[in-house]
Amino acid sequence: MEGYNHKDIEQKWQKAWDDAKLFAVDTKKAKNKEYLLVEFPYPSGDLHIGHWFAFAVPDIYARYLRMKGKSVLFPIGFDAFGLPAENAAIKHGLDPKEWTFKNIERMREQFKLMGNSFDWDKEVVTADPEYYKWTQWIFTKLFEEGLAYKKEATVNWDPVDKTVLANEQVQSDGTAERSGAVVEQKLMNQWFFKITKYADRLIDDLDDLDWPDEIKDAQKNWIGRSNGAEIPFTLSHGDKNWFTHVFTTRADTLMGVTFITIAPERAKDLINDGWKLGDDVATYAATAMGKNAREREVNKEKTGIKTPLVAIHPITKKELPVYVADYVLGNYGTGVVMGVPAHDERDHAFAVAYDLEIISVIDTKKEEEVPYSGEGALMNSGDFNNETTHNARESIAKAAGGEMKTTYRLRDWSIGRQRYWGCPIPIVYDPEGKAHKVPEKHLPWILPTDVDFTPTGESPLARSKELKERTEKIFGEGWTPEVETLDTFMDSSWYFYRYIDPKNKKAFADAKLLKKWMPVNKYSGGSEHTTLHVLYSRFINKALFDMKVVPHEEPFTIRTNRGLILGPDGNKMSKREGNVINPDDLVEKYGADTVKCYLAFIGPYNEPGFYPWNPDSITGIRRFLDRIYTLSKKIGNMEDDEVTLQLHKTIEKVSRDLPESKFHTSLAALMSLLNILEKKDIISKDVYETILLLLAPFAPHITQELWEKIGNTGFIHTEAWPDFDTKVLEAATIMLAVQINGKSRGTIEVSQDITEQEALDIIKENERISAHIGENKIKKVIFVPGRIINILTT
RNA sequence: GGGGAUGUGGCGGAAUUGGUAGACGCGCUAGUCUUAGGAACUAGUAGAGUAAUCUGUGGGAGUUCAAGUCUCCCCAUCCCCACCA
Repeated sequence: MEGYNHKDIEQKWQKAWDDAKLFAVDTKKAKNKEYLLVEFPYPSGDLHIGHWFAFAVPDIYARYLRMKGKSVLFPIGFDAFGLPAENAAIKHGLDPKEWTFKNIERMREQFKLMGNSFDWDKEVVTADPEYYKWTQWIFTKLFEEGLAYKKEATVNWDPVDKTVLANEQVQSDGTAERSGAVVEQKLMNQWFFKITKYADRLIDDLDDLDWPDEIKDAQKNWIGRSNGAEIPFTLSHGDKNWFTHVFTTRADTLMGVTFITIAPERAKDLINDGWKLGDDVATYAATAMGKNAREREVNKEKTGIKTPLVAIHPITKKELPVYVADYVLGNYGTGVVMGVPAHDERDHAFAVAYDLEIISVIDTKKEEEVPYSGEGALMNSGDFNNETTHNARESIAKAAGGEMKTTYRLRDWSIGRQRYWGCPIPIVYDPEGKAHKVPEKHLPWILPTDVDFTPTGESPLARSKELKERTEKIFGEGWTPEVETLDTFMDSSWYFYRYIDPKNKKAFADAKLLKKWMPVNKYSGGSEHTTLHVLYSRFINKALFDMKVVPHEEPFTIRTNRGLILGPDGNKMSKREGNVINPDDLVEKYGADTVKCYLAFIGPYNEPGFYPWNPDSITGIRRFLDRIYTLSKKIGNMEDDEVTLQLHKTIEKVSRDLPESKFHTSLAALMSLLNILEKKDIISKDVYETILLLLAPFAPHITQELWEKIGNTGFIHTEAWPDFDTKVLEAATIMLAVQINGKSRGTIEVSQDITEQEALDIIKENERISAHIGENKIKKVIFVPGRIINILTT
């Protein structure tokens, strides 16, 4: 069979669509809005197959919605600040700006070869001063609200990239998500966003969102809400007393407390306050605090050291020993933990290691393994004996003078970075060192260029003479600029607003347009951003909502995570492994339509999964498009009831599956239809046009070409999506499945409204099926109209 | 340890949501055409059996006229979190 020349066709129509501005949407006038969003790419250099999977496949839905009469905003932009640019610049002696914008230029060209229906007029680039002006503006709003603040804190330090990282950017093995370096802990004065203030709403508002449960659960677990009690304990040494609390979810086991452990950070605080805890304790605390996550691995033997402190039990008033131990975290709860070795695994391990008393306070009625952390009736608990653990939780906490309290795993978002290629934090310090925002009229607060950005651990902006002079000139002598840049996740946590109104000079987006276009209808992205970008965006959105800057409380109506394309060997694609599939080669060989359809055909798009690249399968898709092309030769005058029925079934199927992102079954339905049409000698032009319309979102170039070839003018992509005729579908006969005693014994072709008796009569006539009934009597018949008839015999 | 998901032919995956399991594509087998084909087309393709038929959705129970789908218990794989008190 002859194929078609994809190169000529694709070039021709990409230009024609571009010239006609076919996909530009007038956000002000548009009605029937639909906002489709895909996480914008980092301008790393070349488009890879993952970009194709991310952008080419959702384009199917965008084109479909347009044919359904929607005004579709389907934008593209670049998340252009960040370390790769800076590192590449250092390596090659370039300017990160140059490197970045050259890459953007290259990726734009490659995106155009994709033939996507992007509205390029809406493009945003986060490194553009016209964009980051508003990143800074949003920062100042949060600063005014007290949601951006600076504090001395232990932070994650990446010794390779020489910068601070957010908790979300550190992996569970203690290495940095980006550089792979083992992250260190460092005490620094740092900027934070108070995302913890929104912890409850970030969890509770998930209930109203139509998101996949696995995404909601991941966010809930990340925030990690935990209900418990804070119970007062007094820790004393000599004439000094420290009135503190422990956080526990099991206040009911309070009478089983035999020791107290405090975090190394708390020990250090006490020493700093002049407590004499001894050199051993000081040394232990200092060592423990320098350890990173990998060194403090789970299930390792518990370590700690006894302090001269004494704690007083709030109920029994008994004296308890106090230990410093690195299994107690300084930044969760109060950093002080009550040790209940009989009913907590960690406390038990610690008690065994240091030979501490173990008192059981839950009567489990049978020999249970110690420690027992389940529920039961209390014992050895004085007045509370025989109460259930569950009921006693609050009463014991109250009796001890404590109160119920909720804590979270989520920490405030550390946002300062000691690197160059980022959005400058728009803060200046007066001569007393007090922070002030840079007023709006001085925004954008431009990133200086007179900077040597070789990382030293000190922010490169500190070396900018221009920034220093600019600050003094505007604010006065003795004023100094903030020299850190913002985490790039801040740049990307609001870009979806800017797409709506990217050229607005007066606001980050016009309020009316925000009201009209937000929230995003469908947001597709990678699962790695569930607890990063998506969570941050929800936080920023809620903060702005509270300030009445944005009109909706949630930014994304639907969020889906897509899968990942792996190399042919089943491993993640990487240059090092040599298993990278280059989309340019595929487009050259098979054409953009084929690559797009193949990626759509690979599996359900709205579910995350792993797809090893199969180099053979793509030929099946190319064959399919070639066959569609060849089919045009069969156009003639022909009425065919079978074809009409199959056509309407296909319209119905594709119209149902496509909006659910089931692109693979939509294509399968079109292939089935083609299989039927190919068996015919002649097919009508109507039928052929309809199949082109149905295929247009999937294979935009070839359908457009064929649309013209068979005598139509204009763009197929502005035609209306075909409707199916329910009358045709209802009039069709069906194959009714027949079961005898629950076993399938064949089918009978009948009309859809057949009655049970009519069906039985036909079955009696059918020797092959009725043979299974034989001489037996019919005891019962289950008849499900249109589906099945099941005959039960004696 | 906690949370989430997944398990269907040689492979990617379908299954009207409880109603003929394996649609569609790849691969494979045979054939046609061809000097040749790793091109194209035709037919076949879950397993066993010449066949009627039987067996089959990770394993085991259960509910039901009917279970890939619902319930319970296991097993395996993957992802996220993890000394969070």
